[in-house]
Amino acid sequence: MVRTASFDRDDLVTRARDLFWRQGWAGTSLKDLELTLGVRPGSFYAAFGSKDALYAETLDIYAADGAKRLDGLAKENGPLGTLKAHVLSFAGSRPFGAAHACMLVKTLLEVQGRQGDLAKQASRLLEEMEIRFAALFSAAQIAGDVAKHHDPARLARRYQSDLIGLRASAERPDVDAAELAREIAAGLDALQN
Amino acid sequence: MVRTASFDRDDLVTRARDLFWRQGWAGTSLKDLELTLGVRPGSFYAAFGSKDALYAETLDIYAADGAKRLDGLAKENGPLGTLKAHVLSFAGSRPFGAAHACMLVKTLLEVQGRQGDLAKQASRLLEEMEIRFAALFSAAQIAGDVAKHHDPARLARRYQSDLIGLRASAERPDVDAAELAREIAAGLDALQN
DNA sequence: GCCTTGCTTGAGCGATCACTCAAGTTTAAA
DNA sequence: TTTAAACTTGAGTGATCGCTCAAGCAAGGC
Repeated sequence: MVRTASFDRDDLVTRARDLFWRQGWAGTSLKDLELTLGVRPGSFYAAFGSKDALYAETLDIYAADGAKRLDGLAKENGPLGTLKAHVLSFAGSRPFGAAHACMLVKTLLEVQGRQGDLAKQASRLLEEMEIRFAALFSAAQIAGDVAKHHDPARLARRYQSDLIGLRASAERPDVDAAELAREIAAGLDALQN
Repeated sequence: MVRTASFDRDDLVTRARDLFWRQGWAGTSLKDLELTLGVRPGSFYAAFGSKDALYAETLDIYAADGAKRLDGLAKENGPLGTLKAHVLSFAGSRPFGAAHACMLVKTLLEVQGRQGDLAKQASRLLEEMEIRFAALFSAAQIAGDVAKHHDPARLARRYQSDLIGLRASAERPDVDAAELAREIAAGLDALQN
């Protein structure tokens, strides 16, 4: 190799993720990406292949970051505490100017029926996240924080649905997301009986 | 007037709503609208002004239809029964090939920050729907189905959030929306104490 | 120094975007 | 039957879409 790329590819993917997250698939043009990433068309296509391919990559790192965040919380909390902390983490102000709503959900809702592959990918990643939630609920049962008669998979599905509702609601200017998050977290405590 | 339009304007707006609902704002081109509505560009702009203006109209009729549906349920049910029936109505198969997810939410998530006016309109319409929910919760308190210590506005906000989560989840191919809807409806019964 | 390799550049591709408007057609009143 | 008002038509506007590629340039090996 005689010449290396002048940019940090991972950094570019992260910046692209934030742009896609905020503006959506169709709402983000190549011009937007070129300006945000500081890259000319030729380099863009050499590095990422296509807009679709880059979007798919950003979905993957988005989901991986989410999983990492959950793992981080799990180190400082018990299983139910992790789930509660995760909900409450969506109560504050939004970081990086990124959107509150889940990027996977935004993707799913936007591209359903048009970009089938992206929709399937988003569904799959949501499913994977739900499996992590189910594992935490299962661990919470063993720890005695959740009554045995509950089905962890069902709890995880409901929890995921609650998160989706919370995070979408947080995009509304007149909704107190923190209050909503506290209510959902309080609901988790009620699973003990 | 010497010549009347050859189409039923209301019918066109309804068809446009279903198209926008499914494909979103950016995902629906004027070509799509022309094909679906059977109208040439000239007539389109004479009748609706612009793509934005038509979208705004479809949001309004979407919200009005939702309110009408709720009123219909209220004629056959008590206040809490209406809220339960409303949740459960999103459990079945989707009509007209329309999307399960709420069009107001899809709009809000898609156009946040780009089409400020449409986002504000969607927020406002969601707020109006929430006020109707709050009125039903308030009536349910008077009827004795909901304990007095609950705040109807908070219940309505949570209910709205649950609905958003349910309807977005229903877009996922691997989610049993009916089960989720029954759980949410069951949660409403728990408000008696 | 030169050569080779490979990233960067940016003009420009055809297609599509939302939209316009002059010309043609239809209708009801006169 | 004529006339004028209103609707329909569709070619065409400039802008932007995602994307390509030939030419230019930078950096190790020799």
